Amino acid sequence: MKGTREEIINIANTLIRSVGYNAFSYTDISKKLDIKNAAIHYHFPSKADLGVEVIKKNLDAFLRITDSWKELGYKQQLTEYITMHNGIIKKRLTCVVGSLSPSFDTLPPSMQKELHNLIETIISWLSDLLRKGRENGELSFNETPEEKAYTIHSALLSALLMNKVLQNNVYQSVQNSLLKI
Amino acid sequence: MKGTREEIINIANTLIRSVGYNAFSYTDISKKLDIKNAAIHYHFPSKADLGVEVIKKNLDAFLRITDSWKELGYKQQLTEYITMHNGIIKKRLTCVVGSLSPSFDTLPPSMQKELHNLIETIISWLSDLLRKGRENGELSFNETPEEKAYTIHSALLSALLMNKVLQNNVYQSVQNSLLKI
DNA sequence: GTCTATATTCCGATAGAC
DNA sequence: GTCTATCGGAATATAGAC
Repeated sequence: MKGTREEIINIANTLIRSVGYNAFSYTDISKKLDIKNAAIHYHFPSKADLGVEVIKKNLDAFLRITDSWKELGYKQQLTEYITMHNGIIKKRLTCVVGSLSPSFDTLPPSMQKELHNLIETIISWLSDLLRKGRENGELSFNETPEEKAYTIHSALLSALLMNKVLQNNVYQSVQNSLLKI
Repeated sequence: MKGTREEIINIANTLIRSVGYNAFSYTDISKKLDIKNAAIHYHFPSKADLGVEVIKKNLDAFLRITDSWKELGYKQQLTEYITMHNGIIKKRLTCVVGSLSPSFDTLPPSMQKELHNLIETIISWLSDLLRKGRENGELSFNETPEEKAYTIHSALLSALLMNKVLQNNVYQSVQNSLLKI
């Protein structure tokens, strides 16, 4: 079937962000596609290959969406970033960084490298945005741009994690707090 | 051997906070204690029983350490909270909340309940502290105490996660940012 | 309290037919 | 590109001896 490879990546993406890398199996995916686990191995010989593609997919999505914001003001871009995950709250998904980081030491080296790259890309983009926004007066904060970027990113990431457990207003609370910048 | 039960809990605590619940096995523990995996089952019939005890141990530790701060000023108590994990940075451990939350849906119900309880205890303590600190003028922030508690807790939690991956100054950066309150 | 031995289940992965 | 069949390994867990 055409597009099966993409479907596999999409399902793996959801599974990783729901239960983590160590807790899903090829059988979970093959059942959803009504094929056999051997068919998954044809597209992705090892689980590490699939894991790498899932991280790359998330990196591509981040680059694409931030690029689509580039005509907006800095403060508006920050707001877009802070609210970009609103659509997944009800599904109780986390971002891929939050789902993979706790078990980082159990990941194949190829995935570790790709995850590291994803995080640095996000922090780099956010730091630049904060620095430029403060320079032109749209944003105001006392820390260095990198410190502020780490803090905003961290708060959002684990608000998604807490939302999984508490299923209350934690994500909205953190968002309100961060938007006061 | 006397105290084996406690040793098992301590090793499991470190393992969960290093690689997560799904990625460690009874054999990992039994090897470190130079006993057989069946001996672990004598103390904890199922892995869920051990997992629950690990979470309870962390709750007890939280209650004990926050109680030891109760004579300090509110601002000082907040500083103690923000810096309480400094000792585990080099070990690249996370807190148990950060390690278990991403795979929450794969946890046994008994562990889910206990983790939920731990998080609510932390947020409740931190919210109370922030509210009282603002009332007596030691602390200053614009959000509600609960919103601020979620934000501080979230930022710290995932700074520990990012530290696992990046092994740079991310934890210190977030800490500096949070201490500006 | 710890052991040996084993039952059971599941997973990642491969070989080879179609 | 998907299938059947299977291997090898690991994990949770239990029974029963010491």
